[in-house]
Amino acid sequence: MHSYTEENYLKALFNLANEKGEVSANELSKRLEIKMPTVNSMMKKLAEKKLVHYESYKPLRLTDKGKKEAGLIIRKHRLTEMFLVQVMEFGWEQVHEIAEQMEHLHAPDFFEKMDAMLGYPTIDPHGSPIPDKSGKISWKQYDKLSDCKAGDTVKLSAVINGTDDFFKFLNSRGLQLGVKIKIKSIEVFDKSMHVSYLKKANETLSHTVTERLLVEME
Amino acid sequence: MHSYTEENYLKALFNLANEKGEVSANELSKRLEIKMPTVNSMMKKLAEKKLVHYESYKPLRLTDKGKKEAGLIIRKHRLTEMFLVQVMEFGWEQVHEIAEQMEHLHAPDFFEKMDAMLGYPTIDPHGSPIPDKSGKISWKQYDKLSDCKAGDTVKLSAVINGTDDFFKFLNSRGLQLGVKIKIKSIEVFDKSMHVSYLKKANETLSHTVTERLLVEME
DNA sequence: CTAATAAGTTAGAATAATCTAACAAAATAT
DNA sequence: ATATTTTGTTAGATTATTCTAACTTATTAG
Repeated sequence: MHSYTEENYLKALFNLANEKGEVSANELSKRLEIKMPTVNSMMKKLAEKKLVHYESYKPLRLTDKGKKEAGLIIRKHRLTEMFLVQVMEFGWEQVHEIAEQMEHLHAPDFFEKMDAMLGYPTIDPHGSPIPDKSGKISWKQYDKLSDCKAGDTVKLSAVINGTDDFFKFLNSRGLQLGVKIKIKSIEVFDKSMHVSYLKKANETLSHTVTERLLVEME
Repeated sequence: MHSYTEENYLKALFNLANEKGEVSANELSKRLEIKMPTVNSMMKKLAEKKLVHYESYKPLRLTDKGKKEAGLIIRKHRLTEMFLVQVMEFGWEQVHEIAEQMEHLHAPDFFEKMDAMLGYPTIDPHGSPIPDKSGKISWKQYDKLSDCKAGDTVKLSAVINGTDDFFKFLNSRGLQLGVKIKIKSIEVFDKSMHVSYLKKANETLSHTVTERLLVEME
């Protein structure tokens, strides 16, 4: 297995690559707050382990193996955050620090149990995807419906915090994945939305609902 | 703060001291599966930090500071075990490995939340006391079930000598912490007990079992 | 297109935690 | 009470992760 330290390099590489495409040693150094020569030698070490493609003076890239390992760490991080918020009732602002440590636990049963307790979520409440058990991630860009504006037409693509009650509510309104929703207007005082979809010309969705619906812009 | 490694030495010292009084470097070395010279230099280091009293060729002793630090680590370990069993529904035999890692997390809020969710327990699923927030242990006095008499109603509070097999046995009989047990009668010749608990009206527990179950009188 | 700046590399040292080999002290066994 | 065994210590090496200083390559700004 990989050390705590190596795991942090992998995760940082993965995140930087998703934020900006190519990753330079300098960016990685700044992100980790570790000096360049240290980063440099760690890159050579990770290249030995076939986790990183390393060539002098070229940008850094994770190998497929490296991406998988990083994905699995991020999976543990995001499952932990979900668990802390939904099961232990922490606030979202409190969970990052704890997850930052728990992502390094080697405890498959523990994370599987979390996953089950959470109903096998695929995105976290910020809309970030949770990598699957093979470390793969779907990097679709979702917006919360609540962040859209009047006039937008969007496709319902995912649901945050899918409790049974919430799914029953969605079913009763005919809101299924893939439904096209047109935003007619938004109330200022409570942010509720007047929308149309399918054969319904004018339905009202509260902010509580719209911020749990993830959509893709048309 | 202390390193993961230092914490493991403190914990081992604490546990050995509670098992056998004085602790020799040799015992510590065997317990941790770390060679003597390594243990020796770590003891000097911990002595520098005022966590251990170290004198050449004398037994090892934790300082009060060392006892407190060790107690807090063990607190985290036992709260974690409790949480895994009661909230996440793990079996008693599954939780040690996970707790072994989680005891090193630096996350006060996390453990306080656990503590609250568990109702501030003072004893863990293996029957060991949970140190309080200052690292101190209160040695509450439990009775062995085998020392109770017919007619008593008691609450199962802890388990002595909890091997995997024993936990499996208890699980299979539905004997979990907190269960109320009524003693219907006791066989004279082999001291086995006829008891009722939950929906079971007449179960028989051998003396081998009853002397490992710690209970509180109602 | 050079000169200056930024980024990347190499070399060498420091710290933490581990080891083996060799030696010293304490405990034990005859 | 002395020889043997066990336990404890010292010395020196090894690996992982980090650093600073010095040097090289690449990029950018006149």
